[in-house]
Amino acid sequence: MEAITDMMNGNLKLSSRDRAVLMKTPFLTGLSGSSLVRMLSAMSVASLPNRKSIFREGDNADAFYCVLSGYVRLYRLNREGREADIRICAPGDTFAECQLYGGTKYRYHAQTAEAVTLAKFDMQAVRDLAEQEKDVAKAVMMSLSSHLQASMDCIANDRLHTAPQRVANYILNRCPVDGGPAAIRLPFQKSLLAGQLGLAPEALSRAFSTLRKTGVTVRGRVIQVGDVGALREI
Amino acid sequence: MEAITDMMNGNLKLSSRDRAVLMKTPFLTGLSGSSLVRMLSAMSVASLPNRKSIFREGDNADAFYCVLSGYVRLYRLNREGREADIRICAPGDTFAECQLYGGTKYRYHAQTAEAVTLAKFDMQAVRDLAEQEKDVAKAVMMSLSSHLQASMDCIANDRLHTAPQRVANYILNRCPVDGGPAAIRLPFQKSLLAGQLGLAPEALSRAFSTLRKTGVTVRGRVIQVGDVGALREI
DNA sequence: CGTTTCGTTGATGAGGTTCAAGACCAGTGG
DNA sequence: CCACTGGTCTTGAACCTCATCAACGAAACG
Repeated sequence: MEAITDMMNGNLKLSSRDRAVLMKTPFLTGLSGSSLVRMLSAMSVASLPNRKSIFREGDNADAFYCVLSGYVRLYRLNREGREADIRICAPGDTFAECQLYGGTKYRYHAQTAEAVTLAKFDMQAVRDLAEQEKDVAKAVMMSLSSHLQASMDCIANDRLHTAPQRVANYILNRCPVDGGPAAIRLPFQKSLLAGQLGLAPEALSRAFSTLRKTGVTVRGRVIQVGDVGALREI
Repeated sequence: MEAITDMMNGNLKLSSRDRAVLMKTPFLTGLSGSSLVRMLSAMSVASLPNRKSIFREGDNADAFYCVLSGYVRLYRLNREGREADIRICAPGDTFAECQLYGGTKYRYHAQTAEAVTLAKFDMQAVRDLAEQEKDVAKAVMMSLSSHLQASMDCIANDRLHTAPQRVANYILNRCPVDGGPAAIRLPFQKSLLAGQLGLAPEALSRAFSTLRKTGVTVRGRVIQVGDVGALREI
């Protein structure tokens, strides 16, 4: 434990906030001390400004990442250059770890959607580590499982629900679960939320205004819900 | 090796065709002899008729499956009962293995889309095995990785491409890669393909007729492509 | 050979995208 | 204190794609 905090204070120069996020990652909780140390020594930390590319589709996949602060967009382009978001990664999220056992090239672009700090893990080092340490392999499996389930949710959501329904789902997923009134604050720009839900920004805006008659009011990033139960009926 | 074939001929009563498929599964290739034996002993084989439910959303996830012959649909329902396919599983595909480390309940329905034979793996047994045997853990990671990548492809595909483009993609993905003429045979009904691509059957039909002017002709399950290169320009 | 399922085609409408214009807001500098 | 600016968000209008419904033709199947 001494070694771990030394490491993080020393060559990795983590802020205490970033360190807390890092240790709460599903990826690192549940690791034994020795695995954790080896994991951290395969890691480096970087800070990036907004709108900065992290990697591009087709690049050699030699690292995967964990978001410590800010948000990251994973997306792909079509021939005409239109982009579609595949996933929005929040603090604590890991991305591109599917490349550990899934091919040598990234299959999509990754770009910061805010000022971001990232933990970068050397792919080959973690691959080796996962072969040796069962708890690392387990962490990988848990991460992959949850991402796979989230992706399947996303496919079903896209195919089953209209824009207002997707927005309602999003709100309900981060609301206290009871039936009364509630309020949440968006953690990022609406245009980013639109992308996450597979919508154009205009469509998100219209979805919000459709939800007004269900008791949803939006001002800036604050969303107020009159009755969570009513929203669930959408 | 003796033990393995004995096992498969004996209590598992596998046809030689099914056995070949089973052994070529990404899930089982690469396993050591002892892991393979233990894996097979956590497995049973079942045959099901068309349109039969394998499990339902919300059921206790106590097994995952490998398709040996036929096709399986994974789908989810919305409130009004409309169904959306999440994945179509072909012979050799594994499904629901994301439940090994991803929650105790199935998150979607699984149903046969033809007469099907399945290998059924006891979830807890494989979970235990994955904790002990590195090659099993690796097989799980590889399977999860490839499914995650396929799911992300699907999301991007849905969000970026129109119906004719999705169909063109589908055709190109199972065509010889050069530029000349080619022909493929659909392995299943068109309505199933429509679901896989996130389309209504009518939309698939119209997409095919749109592609006629690009040199694609469809008769029954046979699709002929005049020029693969031209199709790639869609 | 009838019955049933599957696939195609047409007509219509809902839901989203796109483009263009304007509202709002915070920050900047006169 | 106000005008200007750049970015974000909203609103309107036109268009497009696809789902839906209904009808029909074509296979598949007993």
